[in-house]
Amino acid sequence: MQNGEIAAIFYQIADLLELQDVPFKPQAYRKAARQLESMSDDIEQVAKEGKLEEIPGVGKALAEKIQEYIRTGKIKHLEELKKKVPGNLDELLAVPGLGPKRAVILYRKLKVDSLEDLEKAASLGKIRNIEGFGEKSEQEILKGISLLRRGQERMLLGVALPIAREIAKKLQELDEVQKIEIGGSIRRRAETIGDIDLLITSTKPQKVMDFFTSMPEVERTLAKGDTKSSVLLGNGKQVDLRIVENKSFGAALQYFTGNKDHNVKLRTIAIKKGLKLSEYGLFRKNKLVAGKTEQEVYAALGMKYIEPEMRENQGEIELAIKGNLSKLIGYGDMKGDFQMHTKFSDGVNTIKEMAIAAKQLGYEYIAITDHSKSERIANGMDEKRLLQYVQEIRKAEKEVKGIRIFVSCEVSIKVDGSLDYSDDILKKLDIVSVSIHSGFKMPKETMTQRICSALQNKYVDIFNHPTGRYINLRDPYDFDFDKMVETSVKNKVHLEINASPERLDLKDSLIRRAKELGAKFTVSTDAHSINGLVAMELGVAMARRGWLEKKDVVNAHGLKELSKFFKHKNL
DNA sequence: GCCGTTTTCGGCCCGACTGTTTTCAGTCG
Repeated sequence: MQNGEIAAIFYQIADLLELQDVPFKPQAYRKAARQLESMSDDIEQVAKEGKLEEIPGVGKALAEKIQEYIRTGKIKHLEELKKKVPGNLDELLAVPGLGPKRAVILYRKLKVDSLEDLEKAASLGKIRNIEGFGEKSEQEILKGISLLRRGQERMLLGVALPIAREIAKKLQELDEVQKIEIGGSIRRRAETIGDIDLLITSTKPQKVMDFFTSMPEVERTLAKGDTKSSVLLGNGKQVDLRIVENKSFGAALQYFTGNKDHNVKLRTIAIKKGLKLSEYGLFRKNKLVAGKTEQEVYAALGMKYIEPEMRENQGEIELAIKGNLSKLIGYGDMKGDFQMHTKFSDGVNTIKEMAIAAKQLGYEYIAITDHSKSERIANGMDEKRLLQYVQEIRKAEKEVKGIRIFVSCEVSIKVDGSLDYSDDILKKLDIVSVSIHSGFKMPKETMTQRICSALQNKYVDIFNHPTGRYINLRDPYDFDFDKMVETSVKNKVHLEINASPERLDLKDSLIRRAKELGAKFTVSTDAHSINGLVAMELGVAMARRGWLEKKDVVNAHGLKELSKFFKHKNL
């Protein structure tokens, strides 16, 4: 998929245009870029079908540029813009607090055209004397640069969510705080999080702000007002706190949940109805029409309530207006977990310990999936140990009682597409799941064949972490996604949504794509200890972001219904 | 550069905070 590459170019074009003070075009480029990043279709495919201009935010000019990139691998317009803008001036826009206007002033006055130059100029005290700047802005620029270098990467959802909950809990304990909600991309359960947004109602905002800005984990206060404050934590991450009145809480929560494009569209719809939507409510003239709850706001705009995980302007608003939104799978719907490891390979707990922990979570069943023999580094099991493992699981099931424990295995797909165990071994397992663990850098064709040939083995039930990516660390291996999904549908192989925080694989857009192609899914934690089992929440979040319903997810079904999802099996 | 059941031209979401200012522009979300 070239979606991301083209989006990156559009973002850069937007920056370069902004530096030249071109109005409106930057927003247009950015809107298109965001759309490309989050859409589920392969841009090359969309282009082939001649449907580029159907993408919201893409018109004639951008469609041509996308075509140009697919054809030539570059966009001439970008090269031309680069010639007009000196050096790496666009780097400067990444410095918090420094925008296009002042970046250009710095270039004109000091010939600063890179991050390095900027840092030098600021530390030599050259910036404070320029009109429009002062000593304070010079310091802000220096801090901004070091911040940029330190914490540029977005946090994993699995990291941000507990931090946000911890801070929210502290604030909740204050007498002055009435309602509190976590907003922003965390509430939408995006896979990575830029900063943490909190929303509060309070009668004494100043006291709350005082507490907030002086919490021990706060390293620096960026802004402090009656309704809005921002702080930086020791890990370099920003937390924004907003305080509103009770009558505006729903409108504010809606607003601060986003995403941006979803909100812009809602506001446009409001305007067409003669209304005005802001974080303070939905207004007709100056009269508040709705605002206390989100439900009220969506209803007043003439649509069904939209779950936060869907708010990405990917067609959900249109569906909500027609009343055709699907009912998303719920966080409490999971009845079991199909992937976890024990001491038999690279896990830290025993089979029994995992089973007891899973039972406490209310599950009806789990599958133990220790590694197959080629995973030597993960203590993969040879055939002899595998037999011992089977017995051990059967024994644990009798001892723990009240939870079904399936004998399964995470079987590696070898480089030639064959599996790590023979069919004679595979047929002894209750459930067979397969994974790519090596040979990631194959050409697309070969990798596609390798995967598809494994999925055609008649004993295979689940394809684990199908793209192999690690968020921020490792890109997916290159393969034909649609072909893989088609093969898995044909062979009744389910696609795993791996819930471990650093994987979240499949990701949201691919889940949607796979669902369109008829796939069924499992959501599993890949836990390597009893603590890892709680990651299920993140997997369900991804399923919801992929618009899945309960019926799409195999392990949202009880033990009794399970057999119908598996081929030739009586579970 | 995009978009349209008020428009194919003339709009483009709305508001808070900060620093450098004597009333506001720039930046951010």
